[in-house]
Amino acid sequence: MRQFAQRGFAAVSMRQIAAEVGVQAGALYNYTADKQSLLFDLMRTHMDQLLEARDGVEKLSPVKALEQFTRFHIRFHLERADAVFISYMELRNLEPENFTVIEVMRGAYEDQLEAILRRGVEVGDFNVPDTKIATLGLIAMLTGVNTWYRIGGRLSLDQVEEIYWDMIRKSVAR
Amino acid sequence: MRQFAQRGFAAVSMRQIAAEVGVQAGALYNYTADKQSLLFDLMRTHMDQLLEARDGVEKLSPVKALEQFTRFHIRFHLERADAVFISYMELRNLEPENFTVIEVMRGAYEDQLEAILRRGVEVGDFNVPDTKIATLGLIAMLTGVNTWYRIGGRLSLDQVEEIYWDMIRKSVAR
DNA sequence: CTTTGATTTGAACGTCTGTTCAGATAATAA
DNA sequence: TTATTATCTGAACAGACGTTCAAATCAAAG
Repeated sequence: MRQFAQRGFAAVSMRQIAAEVGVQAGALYNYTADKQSLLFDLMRTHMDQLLEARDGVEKLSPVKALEQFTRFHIRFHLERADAVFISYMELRNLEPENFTVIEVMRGAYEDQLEAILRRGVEVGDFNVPDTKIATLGLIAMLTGVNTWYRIGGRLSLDQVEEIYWDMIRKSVAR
Repeated sequence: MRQFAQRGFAAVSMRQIAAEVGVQAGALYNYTADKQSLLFDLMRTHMDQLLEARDGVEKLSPVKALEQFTRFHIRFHLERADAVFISYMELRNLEPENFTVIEVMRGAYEDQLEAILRRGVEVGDFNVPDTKIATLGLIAMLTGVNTWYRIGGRLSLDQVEEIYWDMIRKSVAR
């Protein structure tokens, strides 16, 4: 995972992966069918954890739910920087059927945010011209944190959450 | 450029590039020193065009300037989907000195948005807790359009601009 | 038509690629 | 201890990699 994240799926050889875990290349094939499965399993595990973490989330008011989603997304993704990076960057290296699986899972996650936005619009809490696009926009913004946030940097995780929640709350406001 | 965008720098061979332009691999070396320069030149050209396009942009009020930036960013990046994709995805395949060049140029572009936000805060038009992070957040959100927008899709470019401007305007509002 | 210079080919270079597999080694069970 | 199973090595496979370069081809100028 670390190698794929740092140098890219195509640029990392099975021999390099084997060396990193202290073994010869052939031994890897006791644990994975091929290199493609290695990538796919990494991604599917990541998406599984993402969806599982959102399972059974309490039903809150739209505003509270959006705040909860915002803080959750930032924390969850920052804690898994490598897996997140791979899951966004290496999609094109998935074989078609594997790609579809991941895409469906990602869609399920996005739908959770969109449901919040839609409910907020219905109730009159939010004013969003297009919930689908707002969803994609907000997720892109949130995931962007991964590209610049560094532990020990200028801002604490709490501060980052606060700043993003402020912007997001206003962006969907009436 | 198309090949790099679709399949990734590391996954595209010089022979494949040559085939796409109807020539043998050796002939490419009359036009590029090596594969790395090919990638770097693509990125630098893209960033050059980006900065050039922003050169001599009229000085507007913070709100108008932000609207102008929003619409510009969406249009400019959508028109160059391949170059944008490469410039974000293949940064790790740049040799260190080349990476630095691109990073500086990207920083210059981001500074333009941050200057608008800062001026808006000073004048009292905007309420932004942290202009640096707001800058990165907004750019991530805007560039995200590239991942889903398709010509002939549900929304016109004008509508997309409108939706994003609505969200961005509110996100920095007082 | 000949000369000059630019461009392209096609082969060659050493090295690396993912994957397989017989044989060696290690761990577990009887 | 021996038998059984799990794991690993190291070599081999056929092919692809980026890059170089002498020779062939092409285009323009005299």
